[in-house]
Amino acid sequence: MVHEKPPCIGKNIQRIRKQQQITLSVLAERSGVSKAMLSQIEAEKVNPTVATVWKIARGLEVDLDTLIKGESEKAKKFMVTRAEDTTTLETVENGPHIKVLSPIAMAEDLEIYLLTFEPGNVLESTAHEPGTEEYLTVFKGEVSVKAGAKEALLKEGDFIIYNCDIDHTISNESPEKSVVHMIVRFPKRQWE
Amino acid sequence: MVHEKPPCIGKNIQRIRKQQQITLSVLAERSGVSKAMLSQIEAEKVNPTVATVWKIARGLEVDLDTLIKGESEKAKKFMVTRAEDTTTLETVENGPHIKVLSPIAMAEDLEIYLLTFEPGNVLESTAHEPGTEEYLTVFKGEVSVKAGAKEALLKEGDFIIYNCDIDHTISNESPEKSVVHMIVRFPKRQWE
DNA sequence: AACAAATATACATTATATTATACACTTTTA
DNA sequence: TAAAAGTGTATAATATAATGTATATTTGTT
Repeated sequence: MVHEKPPCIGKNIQRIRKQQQITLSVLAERSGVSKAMLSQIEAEKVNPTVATVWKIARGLEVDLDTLIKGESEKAKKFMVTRAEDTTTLETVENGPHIKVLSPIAMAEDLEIYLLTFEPGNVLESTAHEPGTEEYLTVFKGEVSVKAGAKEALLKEGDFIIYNCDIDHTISNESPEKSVVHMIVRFPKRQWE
Repeated sequence: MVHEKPPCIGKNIQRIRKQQQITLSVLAERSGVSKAMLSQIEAEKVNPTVATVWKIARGLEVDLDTLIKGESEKAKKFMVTRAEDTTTLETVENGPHIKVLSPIAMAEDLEIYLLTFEPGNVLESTAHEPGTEEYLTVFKGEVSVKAGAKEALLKEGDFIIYNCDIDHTISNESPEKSVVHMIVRFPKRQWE
């Protein structure tokens, strides 16, 4: 998401520094950034370079994007999606029955599905963008999972994580129906 | 995670700009940062301020931390956790049977569980840190979910999202066993 | 209340980011 | 082939970041 305003780094730094109960002098020593500069930054009087902010993040022992992004005040969520309201995806012939559990607005980097494979059903997927992962839970039956050159047979209660930025396939080669919970985790959006 | 080196913003900017097939002049126009500056940044010859990088992120229509963090070269994951190897958590008396599906190393902000509630079982939780969310899929039976003042009865196939940085409870008030898939999503780690 | 210590901010100076312009190189057009 | 256009880089001038030091403010001690 492209923000309308530059990040309030100074405020974020000050909040975290106070939470950690350290002074400007201590942070200056830990970070290698002068006390005067830290004061100016916290007061939003200067626009620091990225390297300077990186040094401060190191001194505070937080990730750089923690300083860049502040706490966002969000309304508490409580959203139910009823079974009969979930979106069903039609896949190719001989594909599984797919229900989309996660609403679009849930999280931009997570999608959650419920897949029902009749015997012989196959779900073939091409490579997604680099860094994408899938997490599968087998609720019922068994499925075979292939990603790249690797393959595994999963039974009820098994769990798997794999990168799906390579071609990958899920199939039910057993004589019984199988039900799989699938989470697709994308890396943060990089460009349109 | 605290990095050992400052981020290679210039390289990230250049990669994304080339992926979008735009020139330095075009990016200069879109971002409000001079063409010469962009050239120096991409060549890692200068250390830009955060505001300048923010302008470039806007011009590229990407999130700021996309520029700050590059693509991480990771080995492809393919990790199976067998049903019999999943960790079982003992909860309080009359609590559900909890299996931890996600290995610790999976993702620092996601935990995945399989919960089995016998009739009458209750899982009470206190508030987690701000921004934490839970996503539940009811695989079998039905459960009642309460978060703060809100409550819902979920049946098989239903899905729910809620903030769990408030007290919340999941209970099986039906005469049948119920099975729930639960994902806990934490906000990014901010400090120790 | 007075003083000392700790902490934060102000300011002059130095270092470097940022821009406008010129130049170099590559690609396209006539 | 030569010229024009497009693209990226170099450079000097200007603006601002960053520091060392001094000063102001706040907190703690007597």
